[in-house]
Amino acid sequence: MHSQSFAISPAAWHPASSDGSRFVASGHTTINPPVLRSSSGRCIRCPARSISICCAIRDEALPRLAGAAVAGAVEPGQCFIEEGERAADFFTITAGHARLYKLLPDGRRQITGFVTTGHFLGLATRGTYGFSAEAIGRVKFCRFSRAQMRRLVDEFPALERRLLDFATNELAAAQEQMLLLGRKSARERLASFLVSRTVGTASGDGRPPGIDLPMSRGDIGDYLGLTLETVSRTFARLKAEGLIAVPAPNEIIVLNGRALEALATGQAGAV
Amino acid sequence: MHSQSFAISPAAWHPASSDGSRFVASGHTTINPPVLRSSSGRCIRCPARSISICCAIRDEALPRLAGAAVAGAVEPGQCFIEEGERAADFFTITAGHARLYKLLPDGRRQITGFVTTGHFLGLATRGTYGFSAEAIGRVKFCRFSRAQMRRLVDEFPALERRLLDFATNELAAAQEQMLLLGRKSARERLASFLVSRTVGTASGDGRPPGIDLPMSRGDIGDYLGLTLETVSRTFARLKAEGLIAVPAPNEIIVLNGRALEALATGQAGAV
DNA sequence: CGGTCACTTGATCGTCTTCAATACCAGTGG
DNA sequence: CCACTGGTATTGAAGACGATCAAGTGACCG
Repeated sequence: MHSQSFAISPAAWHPASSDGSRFVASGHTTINPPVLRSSSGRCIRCPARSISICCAIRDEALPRLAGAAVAGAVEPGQCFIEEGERAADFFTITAGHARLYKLLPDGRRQITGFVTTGHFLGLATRGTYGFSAEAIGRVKFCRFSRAQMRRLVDEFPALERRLLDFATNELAAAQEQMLLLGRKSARERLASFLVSRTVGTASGDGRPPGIDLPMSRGDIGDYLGLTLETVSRTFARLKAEGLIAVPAPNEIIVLNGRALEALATGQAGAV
Repeated sequence: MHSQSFAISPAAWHPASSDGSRFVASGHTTINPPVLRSSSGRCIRCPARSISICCAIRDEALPRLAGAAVAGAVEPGQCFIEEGERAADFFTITAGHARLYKLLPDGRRQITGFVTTGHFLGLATRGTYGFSAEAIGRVKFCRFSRAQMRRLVDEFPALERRLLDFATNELAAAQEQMLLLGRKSARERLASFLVSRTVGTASGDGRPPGIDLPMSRGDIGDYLGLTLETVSRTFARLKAEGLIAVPAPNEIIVLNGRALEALATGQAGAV
C-alpha cells in the first residue's frame, strides 16, 4: 500500500449517515470554462450545492467557500488527477462523469469508481493521490488547494463530520465491490452494476427505469474485473433472457428488475 | 449497496496521514475477561494506546475515555459483529486477530480484511454493520456504545479528524484490494498479500522476515478471491521457485523479497 | 466513400475451480 | 507407546468460466 487518496459518492449517504449530525444546507459553484474565481452567487446555484460536502457550510458563510474554490473544466479523455502525484488539490465535481482508476505497470487497469456531479475527491493518505481521474465526457469541477481546505475544515468543523460520512459511505461501497470482484460471476457482476446504477434513476411511476451508461464497455469491464468482450456477451445474454433491453449501446432498460436484483445478490437458481 | 460499516487499520496511517494534524498521544484499555468497566489506569497501559484512535485524546482526559469503554473478549471462531445487525457499538481491538467478511446467500464469502491490535471498527452508514467480524484466535476489545462515541467525538474534535484519517487509509487499502481482486493473477495476489504482511514485520537487521499467518488457507483464499486449493498450490510454487520458505503452515519466510515485490506490483517478466 | 472507433460475435485457449484422494499434525484414549 | 479421530493442508485430474485472438458489423465523420 503506497500513496493513496479517495473519492466520495453522494449517492448513498445523502439520507443521513452517522447519526446525530444535522447540517444546514449550503452550496457550491457552477463554472465557466477554465480556471475562474467563483463568486458566492455561483455557489448558491451550483448543481452540487445540496449533495456535496459543501452543504456542511451555512448559507451566510457561502462567500468563504466561494472564495476558496476555483472553478475548472477538462475535456473528454483528459486526466485531471494522476496517481502518485502530489495531492495538492481537492475537487468537487459539478458536471459530467469521470472514471477513477489504478494501473499496473503493464497497462492492466482497475476502475475503482465512476463519479459525477456532487462527488468529492482528493483526500490522500501519504500526500499523494491514490488513483487517477479521467474525464469521460466534459467535466466541470471546483478545486480547493490543500491549504484552503485545511482552513475551511478548521473554520467549519461540520465539514470534517461531513467528510467522515463521505468516507464511510465510500468505504462501504468499496467493500461491496470487493465482494463483487472476489466472489461474483460475470452475470452477477453485470446485474449488480445495473442495479446500483438504477437506484439514482427513480422514474417515479412504475415505468421501467432507463439507465444511462456514459462509459464504454471497456470501462465497465475494467470496473467489474472483466474484459469488454465478456461485458458485451453478458449484456447480450441478459437481453436474450428478457431481463433488460438495449435500445442503444449506452442505454439499458431494466425489464425484470426483480430477477436482476436476485442475480445481483447471488440468489440465481441456476442458469 | 445496503447497510455498511467500516473498520480501520493502524498499519498504514501511523506515520502521519492527513497533513497538519498532530494529536497528543493517549491510550486505551487492556482487558480482563468478559464485560468489565475499565479504569483509566488500564487505558494508559493498553497495547492499542498509541496506535488506535484513542491517541486523539489527551492524557489528562483518559478517565473520560476509560469511562466510556467497556472491555470484552470473544473465543476463537466466535462472531462479535454481524452484518446487517443494528450498529450499536464501536470496537477497538486490543489483542488477537479477527476476520471481517461479507457473505452471499449461498455461502460464498469475501473477507474484506484482517484486523488486529489497534484496529477500530464499527462506523456504519445506515445504522447497521456492513460486514461481520469473527475472532480467529482469542480476541479482546474495548467497546463504546454509539451514544458514548458521539459524546466523545463532541468533546474531543481531534477524535473526528483521527477517524477521518483512519477511514481515508482504510479506503486506500480497499482500492488497492480492488486492483488485486479485479486485475491480478493468483501468484500476484499471494505475493501482494505476503508483501503487505511483511511491512509490519521489520526485523531490523537484514535477516529474512518471517511472516506469521494466524488465518487458515481458506481465509486467505476468501480474502484474495481464490480457493484454498489455489492458495496452497501457489504457495507451493513460490516455495519451489525459492521466493519463500514455509517452515510451518502458518509461518512464511521471505527469501527473495525483491522478486516477491516485483510480482506483487505486476512486473513479472514471465513465469 | 474510405476511415476510424466502439461494439458484437465466434473459436480457441488457459487459469483457476471443482471434485477427490492423500498427507500431516495435534489431541485423545486404548 | 501407539492406533484413532478430526481438522487442515497438500496434491492430482477433470472441467468450466472467462480471457484471448480474430473477424465482422454498424455509426459517425472527414
